[in-house]
This record gives sequence, C-alpha cells and structure tokens, in this order.
Amino acid sequence: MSTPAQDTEPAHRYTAALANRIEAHWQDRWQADGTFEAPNPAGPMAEPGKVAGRPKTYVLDMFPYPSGIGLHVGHPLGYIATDVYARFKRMTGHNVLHALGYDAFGLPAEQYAVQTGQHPRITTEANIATMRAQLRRLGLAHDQRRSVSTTDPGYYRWTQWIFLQVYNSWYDDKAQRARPIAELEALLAAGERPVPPGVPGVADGGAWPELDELSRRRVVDAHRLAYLSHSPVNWCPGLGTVLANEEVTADGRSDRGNFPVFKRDLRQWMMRITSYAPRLLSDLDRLDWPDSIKLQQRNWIGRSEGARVLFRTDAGPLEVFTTRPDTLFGATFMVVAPEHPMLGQLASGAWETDVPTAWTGGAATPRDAVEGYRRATEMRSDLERQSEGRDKTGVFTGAYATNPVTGEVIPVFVADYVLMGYGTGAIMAVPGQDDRDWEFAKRFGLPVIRTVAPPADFDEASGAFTGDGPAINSRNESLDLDGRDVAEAKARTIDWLEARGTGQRTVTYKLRDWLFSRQRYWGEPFPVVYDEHDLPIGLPDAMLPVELPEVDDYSPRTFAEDDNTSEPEPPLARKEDWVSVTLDLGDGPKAYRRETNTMPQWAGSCWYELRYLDPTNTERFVDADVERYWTGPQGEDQVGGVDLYVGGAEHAVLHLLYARFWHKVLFDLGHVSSSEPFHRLFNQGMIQAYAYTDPRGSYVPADEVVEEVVDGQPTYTWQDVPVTREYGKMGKSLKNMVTPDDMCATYGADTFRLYEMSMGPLDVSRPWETRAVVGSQRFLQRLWRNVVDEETGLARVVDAAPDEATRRLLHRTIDTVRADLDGLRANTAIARLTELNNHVVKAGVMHREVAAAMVLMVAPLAPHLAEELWSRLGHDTTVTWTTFPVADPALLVVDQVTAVVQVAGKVRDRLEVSPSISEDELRVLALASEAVRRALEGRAVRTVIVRAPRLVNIVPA
RNA sequence: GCCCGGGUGGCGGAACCGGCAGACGCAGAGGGCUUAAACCCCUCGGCCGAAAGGCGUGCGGGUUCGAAUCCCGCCCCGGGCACCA
Repeated sequence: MSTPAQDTEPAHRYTAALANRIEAHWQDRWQADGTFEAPNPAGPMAEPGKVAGRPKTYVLDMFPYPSGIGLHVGHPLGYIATDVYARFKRMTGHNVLHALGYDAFGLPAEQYAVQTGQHPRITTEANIATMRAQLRRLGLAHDQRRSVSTTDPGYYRWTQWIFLQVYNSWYDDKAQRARPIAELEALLAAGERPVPPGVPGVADGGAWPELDELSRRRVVDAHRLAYLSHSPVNWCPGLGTVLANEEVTADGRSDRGNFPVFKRDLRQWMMRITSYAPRLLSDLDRLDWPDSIKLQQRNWIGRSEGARVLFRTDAGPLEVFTTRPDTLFGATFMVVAPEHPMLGQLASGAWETDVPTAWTGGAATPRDAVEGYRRATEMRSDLERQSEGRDKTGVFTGAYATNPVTGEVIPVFVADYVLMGYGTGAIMAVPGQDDRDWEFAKRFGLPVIRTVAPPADFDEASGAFTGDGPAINSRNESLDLDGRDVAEAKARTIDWLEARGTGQRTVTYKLRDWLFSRQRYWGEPFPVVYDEHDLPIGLPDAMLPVELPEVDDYSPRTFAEDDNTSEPEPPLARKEDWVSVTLDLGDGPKAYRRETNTMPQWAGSCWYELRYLDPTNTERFVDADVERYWTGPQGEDQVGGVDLYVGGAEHAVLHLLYARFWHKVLFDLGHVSSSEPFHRLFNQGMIQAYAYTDPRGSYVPADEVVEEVVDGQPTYTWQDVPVTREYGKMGKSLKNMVTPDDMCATYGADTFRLYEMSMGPLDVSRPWETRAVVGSQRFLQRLWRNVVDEETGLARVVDAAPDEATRRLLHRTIDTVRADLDGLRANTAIARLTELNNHVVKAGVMHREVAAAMVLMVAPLAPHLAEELWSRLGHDTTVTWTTFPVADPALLVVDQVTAVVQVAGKVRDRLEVSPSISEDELRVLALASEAVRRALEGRAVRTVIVRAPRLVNIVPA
C-alpha cells in the first residue's frame, strides 16, 4: 500500500498526476494565446476577418453568485455542459461567444461580510477570485475579457442608466409599447391625452394648462415605468427590508431566511411590469423554452377574462371584477378588501335595528367594526392570515348595494379573503357557484341562489357548484339566460351590461408591479435625488455612476422577526454627508437629498447578457452593431436573443421574468434589436447526494459510511454504528459535500468533466456517486494508452489504413456523436465513444486516421487530454478551432442487417440479410426457419407481417 | 386541492416515429497476466428454472400482428401554484 506508484507504473501512464500536469500546461497555453476570445464585428474586440463567413452562436450560463462557501460538484454541471456545447460549435465553424461574470451584489454577500467583519467589497472580490480559480481548473473555454461583475462601477453605471431609461418612459397602451417621457409631456400639453384622475397631490378634473409646475410633475411621475408608490408592500422585519412578491413564499415568509412578512403601507420604488403583462404572456409562444417554465410564467402572469361590473351604493358606484358574469343573478352579497379606498364612505352610517351580532363583530357602529377589522388585518402577518385556516372572517360595513340585474339590495362586507391587489379589490359574492363565497355565506347566514343547474347526482348540501351547466334562476325583463351554458350566458350578460353602461368586458392579470427598492447597503444606488418638495428627480447620464459610498456600518438594520411596528432603515441613510448633496441640475447649484434605498439583486442580472457582448464600452451599455450581430433577430421567427441559455429552474418567475421585462423596455426604446433576451432556454437538473444520520440524528461524514447488503437489504454503518440514509442536497452541514477541487486532485479535470457529462441526461436530477468516477478515468486512460506508448510517451499509432469494420464503426460513431453533442446529449455521445475505444483496445492497434478522429471527438468533453494527444500526434495547432470530424455517408450504408423473426410477437430467430431484401424474400426466409417451425408447433400461419429488412412477425391461427 | 415532470437490473442510465428491452458505466462473479497484490486483459451477468421454457419496463385494463413507447383508470416519487373572484 505504501509502495510509491512511480516504482511500478509506467512512466507515461495517464494518472491523476499526469492529467494535472497536462491540464495546467494547456490552461496556461490557452490563456497566453487567448484561444477562446470571440471576435466582435465592431469596437475594441473587432476582428472582422474572423467574424466573416462564420455563423455566430451565443452560449450563456446563468449569472453565478460568488458564494463564500465555495463550489460543490453540482455547481459546474451547467457550465461544463455549455462548455462542451460551445467547444463543439467552435469545431463546426461557429463564432462562439461564451463568457462568465459575477452577480455579486445582494443579501448573501452582505450577510457573509457581516459575519466575517469585512467590507462586502473585500469579501466579494475574494470570493470571485476563489471561484475564478476553481472554474479555471475545469478548463472552461470562456472569453475572460468579457467577465464582468455587477459590483464594478463600470458595470453598475449602466445598470443605473437602464433604470433611468425605465424611469424616463411611460407605457402607451394604444401603441402597446414604452415611449420616452418627453413624448407624454408633449401629448399632455397638446391636450391629446387627458390628465388622469387619482394622482396624489393633484386635484381631479384639472386640465394640463391649469396645473401648476408641481402638479404637472406629479402627473408625469404617475406615468413613469419606475415610480414611487405609497402602497401596501411586503415588509420583512427579520431581514430589515421590503421584498418583491416573487421573493415571498406561498405561506407568507421570505424566500431567503424564512422570516415572516407583513403588509405595510410604505413609500417604495416600483416598476410597472404589469404594463407588459400581455406581451410577457403572448411572447412566450415564440420562445424555445421548456414547457414547464413557460407554464410557470403563464400562471404567475395569470391572465383572466371577465367583466367589470358596477354596483350602486349610497357611497357611490362600487366596481367589481368577475370571471363569472353569468352568475350575476346569484350575487347575494358583496365583499371588499380591508384596504379598499371606499371602505370609509361605505361604513359611515349606523347599524340598522336587526343586524345580527355575527355581522357586527360586537362593534357599536359600522365605522368601529370596519376600523377594528382593518387594524386586526394589518397586525397579522401573511403567514398568520393563512395559518388561521381558511375559516372566513369579516364584518358587515352597514352599507348595501343594488344588484344591477335583479335590483335586489344586498349587504356589503369587508373580509380579508378579498385581496386589494387583484381586480378591483371588491367582489360580487355568488355562494351558489363559488366555494369561498359559499363558506362565507354559511358562516354569516347569507342566502344562496343557484344560477347554474348542477348534475342530478349533485349533493345540494355539499357546497358551491363550479362546473358547467344550463343557467337557472337567471331572468329579468330584458335579459334571459335560463338554459344557456356558461360561455353563452357570460357573453349575453356582458353585452347586456355594456349596453346599459354598468359593466364591460375586461382582462385582468395576477401579476403585480415589481417592488424595486431594498433597505440594503450592498446594491446599486438609485440615480435619483429629491428636491425641496420631496419629489424625485432622475439624475442626468453625465452624473453616472452614482458610486456606492464607503460607510462605517454597512450592516442592515434588522428587527425581531415579528416586530411589524418598526420602520425600514436603509443603511445609506446613516451617511448624512452623502445623502445631502449640492448639485447643478441645469438651474444652478441647489441642495438635494439622495435616494438611500438600493436596487434589488435582480437588477444586475436583468441585462448582463448584453454587457458580455461589449464589456468595456464607456459610451453605450452595448454597441448597436455588436448587439445586432450577437443577439439580433434572425431566422424565420425573428426573435433573436441568446442562442442557448442554461441554468436551473429555480429562476422560472424571478430573474427570467424581470430580465424579459427590462429587455422589452430597452427594445421599445430602440436600444436593443431583439424583443426577447433568451431565445432558447435549457434547465439542467440538480446533482443531489446521500446524507447519513446516526441514531441521535447527527450527520456523519458520508464518505466514511460503509454499505453492506444483509439479507438482500442494503445497510449503512459509520464506525460500526448503524446510520440512516437520506437523499437531497449536497452541503457542508450535511457532511456530504464533494468539491470539484477534490475531483480534479484525485482524477483530473477531464475525468471530472467526462463523469458529469456521462451521468445521464442534462435536464434530469441524479445522485452523485464518487466511486463511479473511476469509470470515466478508465475511459480516458484507455484512450491515452491506445494513442501513446506508456513506456516512451510517444505516439504509437500506425499509418496504415484501418480495416473496413473499424472504419465503418468510426463513421457510425462520428455520425451519432455529432448529433448527440449538437442535441446536448453528451451522455450518449460518451457511450458511443467508449464503444469505439473498446473496439480499438480489442483490435490491439490504433490507426492514425481513427486516432485523429477520436481525439477531435473527445476534445469538447476532455479538452486538455485532447490537446495533449493532438500535439503528440504531431500537430502544432489547437484542437479548439480544428474541424470536427464529418461522417462519410458511404460508410454509413450497411451491407447486412439483422432481421428479427417473431412468432406471435416473440423473437424466435434472427437472420442476417441484405438491407435491400424484398418483403417476399424475407417472408420466405423467415418461414423456412427451423426455430419458427418449432415455435409454431404445427399450427397454421394466419398472417405474416413483414417490415423489410428489420422484422417479420408470424401470427399463428 | 389544482397544474407540470417522472417511475426500466443491486445502482446511474440506454432504447430517435409503436418493431431485438437493459447500450455505456459503477458495483459484483469467474478466469488470464503476476512470486503475490494492484493495474491491465478476457468472460459472465433482468428474474424464476437443472434445462426446455416461462415471467419481466410502478399497478389494473384497453388498442394493435406487435406496447417501456399510444389510450383509460389507479398508486407512488419530485417540482410548481394555492382565498387571484
């Protein structure tokens, strides 16, 4: 065991030590030669000669976050897959752009920095350096010149610039696109657009010429795609920041940290992503994305067709949204959300005499009841609201409304099962046809009118009937729905409402505007200041970047996780000498206060794929020609965008939705030529791992666990103690972490790459198994030994032409490997290459022609080894730009195939036949088979199915 | 509850449009080389059975000359959404 390997091993065996030497050598060489630098058509990276005549391919990995913990073997899976694909594309004549940068702002960097006591910039830079080194060791063919970091002022300057583009635009619903804000001002001034009602601080009904300067600014601000909103937002005291809807889990906790989240009225920055809901939805059809991701985005955007209907009340018209206008005759009460703006007016009267106490909640007046309910709702976290079960709560407002089709007077309630953020924040309740309304009606003793006839076997006591059926009880003097199905009844009702001006057909989306500010230090500062009126002003481009200032205390102000009375405190607000600033914004030096919130982590990743294209440009975020070349519209569908985007499915509705939104704004404003950022998306699966716990529930080192089969059952022990196996994530605390560094040291980077690619299809999750890695190493060792003499280190290939069988196998392999690599199926490509390699081992001779082709085919997978073998075969050029082998069609034609002979669908014989054999010939041969005669056992033949030349199926009587 | 995926040897997986189930690899068994071991090379290997043969792609049905593959109904696992009117 202690015998040094060198004593017994041949001097030139492909061991981990040799692999590591080869790998270091070629990595240095690639770096010195700039082998993977992709030429641009224009700008500082322009090399028009290299661009011409080559199709382009843009291969992108999801922007990694440089974690302080380091990588485990699961992290590089996607990077290796894109590297294999990118290398293959280079070898088939493409100009390939493949780069990797760092998404380095955000909560984890800040938390890690707080733990280590170092400034986030220092920790972040150290983490990036560590990750670069880890990834460099894998031989990833990235264009290093294009590696950007979101935390670099040269990068976030443009993130701020894009923010200002969004800020300085509005959405023209008629044109269905964003336009510069100056065009809105012109339209307002010309009277071509009315001043909308409801702008805070502006009296309704005023025309533009009558408005003062401040009111005009407020009106314009109310149209911006990035705007300040004073509205209920997700406030997370445990994190000390507000969060976007996408960052809050279904049970009302923060996605990160798992702290409770409260709805609080706060002034925060929002982005008007809702304007883009129709296009974000419909453009999904043009994308080559996994159906599951498209579906998740569709569900998140949540389009619903229905109608808005006005109900008359003493406090004025109360508007509801419903997807079931056909059930209007069954609306026996109404419910408004606790945050509804009309609530105060609705609850202004006194109780009538016979109102049940269940309705009043015991309050003396409707105002008390509603106010108490509203406050109780506010004090509860979303989590509490949900965990209190689905038991409906609410109080009567004391107000009544008139059902527009029946003329009936119905009570109006307030209840938290109606959400202010969706529809109009008010509903008509139809207990007969809606489960939630049914529950509420049962609890408060409200009447139920069925307007859709349920099937005969329907249990009337069981609740609402939400299915389709003929309408009943739905008739007045001018509208008769009875007998109509749901679709027909909906249409007729809407027509009736529209004719009377009490309702209209409409489409509603679940998507909410994007809460864009965070109370964090480690993020992009907003390029915004406030004037003496506390109105925001976007800074001019010339003042960018607004650099993140150095501060003494960058830690977030967090609170007890259930402390919902506290106020968010942005760390930057503590730096008073930075916050107060004197600027000349065109009207002389004046005092301003800076915005102290920072942007969410998603900001930097919303456009990084564009910066890779032109990372050093100081004039524009990306040069127009460069952008058009790499991501411009092309092909029949004219979509454009990144050709292949690989990453995990966890970003389905976060990054992927935000990035699409920003990209569309940039497209509308003419800054990019494609309407979508990512044309093709591929989700790689996760590499998971087994973890083991001892009887006390503590994790034990997974690599020290012994597996034995006892009585046919696998058992696991650690230091003779039985342990329990579980399957899940890989992590330090689970004591099952395996790192790429471990694998490179033990086997070499090429073996590691090959193993990750051979484990299975890229999109499937699977368990990591270190002991299986040796299989990939054996393959590379055999390939090495087939080409190189282990004693001398010299190539041992023969120049003679290979035999016919070998050559045919080679070309069949070339044909399938090409197709497999192009289709991201490296696992099956490797299987075919292994077969060919094993064939050469068995033949005992490696012909130069075969060796060259094999080395080139292996090059995308195991690039260092391929470079070394290519060099030892006498070449002085890199394999990177050498043409991938092409199969000779003549050698793919087989001269003999195996025909299967079945009797009653069971294989009974095999015949070697010509591929051009006729059906009749094959039938005769099959029927003559001795095995067939035996299997027939004297029975007569009823039918013979012949599929020449592969198969015959004989069906006995 | 609703919506997506997915269930194939001891394990990871292959099988492209309905036509040889289990490619390739790991682990295993046997053999060769070796003083010996490792490496390497060869052979075996779904299950039952001595064999002939039978049974086999989560379970139960169906379509078909023929089903891992298509259809219907279940079960289990993974993921997403969830008071969205």
